[in-house]
Amino acid sequence: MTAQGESQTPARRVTRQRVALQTLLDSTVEFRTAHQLHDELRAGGASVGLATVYRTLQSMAEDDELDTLRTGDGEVSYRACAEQGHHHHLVCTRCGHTVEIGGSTVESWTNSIAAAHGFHEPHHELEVFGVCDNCWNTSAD
Amino acid sequence: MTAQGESQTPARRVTRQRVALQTLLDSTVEFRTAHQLHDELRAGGASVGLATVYRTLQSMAEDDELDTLRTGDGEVSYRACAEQGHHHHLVCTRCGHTVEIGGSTVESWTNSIAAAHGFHEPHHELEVFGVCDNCWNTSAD
DNA sequence: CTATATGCAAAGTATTTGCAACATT
DNA sequence: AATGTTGCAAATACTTTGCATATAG
Repeated sequence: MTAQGESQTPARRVTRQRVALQTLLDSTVEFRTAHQLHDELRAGGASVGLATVYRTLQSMAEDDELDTLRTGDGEVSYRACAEQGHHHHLVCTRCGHTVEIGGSTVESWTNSIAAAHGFHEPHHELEVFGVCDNCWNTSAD
Repeated sequence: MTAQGESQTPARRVTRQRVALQTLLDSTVEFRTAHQLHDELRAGGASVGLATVYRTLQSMAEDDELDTLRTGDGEVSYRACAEQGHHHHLVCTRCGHTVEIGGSTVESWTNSIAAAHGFHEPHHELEVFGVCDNCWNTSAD
């Protein structure tokens, strides 16, 4: 066996499309849907099949290499993880600008709420939305 | 003009299907997807078109007569509102049992976080998941 | 060479919409 | 009678899957 240690991942072939997607994600700050990423890849010349984009994003997300976020429309958005561990997002509903936030406040609050109701293994999903200052000034409400 | 006051709602006809749906919702404690409700209506003899179920649920939700919740699968679930105002849910991932929770803690926390980052008109989505005590005891992890 | 990855198109879900028939008001 | 409502089917939108082909290892 190779000197790889305990990684049991069967195989992870470094294909052109995987590299292209990884590179794109690394250079992207905001969340992007599979479709958006697919379009951007195409625009960048490195066309990748839509199905491949979906499959790759999924596997990356499973390996915690990506953050996922479900939009209000029910679409899933992905972004390269910038922060380790559990955290949430503050998303601008106009431009999509995102700030990662992580607060022990909510963590402990949800944990105690769950405990108070006899719930075990609590976890939660939280996203905060709003209009960032820039967009706010651009077009006053 | 009628003596209706300021309600600008054009008209809200009391149809058989609306009543059926309302009744079903009133007697349902947990969240249900449009499909589930549609099936239950059919099972109960009061068949209602799926499109109508969707349309009616949507309008009820818009009028804050229903709570909505997006499942991990991207499906939308509805439930008759038991509590007024903004609140969240504690959902059992095994049986679906739900507890409504409302915490000023999170509200103020998200508001200050948003403000700290220059975000305006903040709002948020939060759901807490876990295994309720009953399910927990039924099949120890 | 062999197993995994890709691409395309077809299949699946969940939800919306067009439109003629219909029922509440 | 007039307008909101319903049902059905077709249309959308997002995502998944089957399968033959290409390719990393």
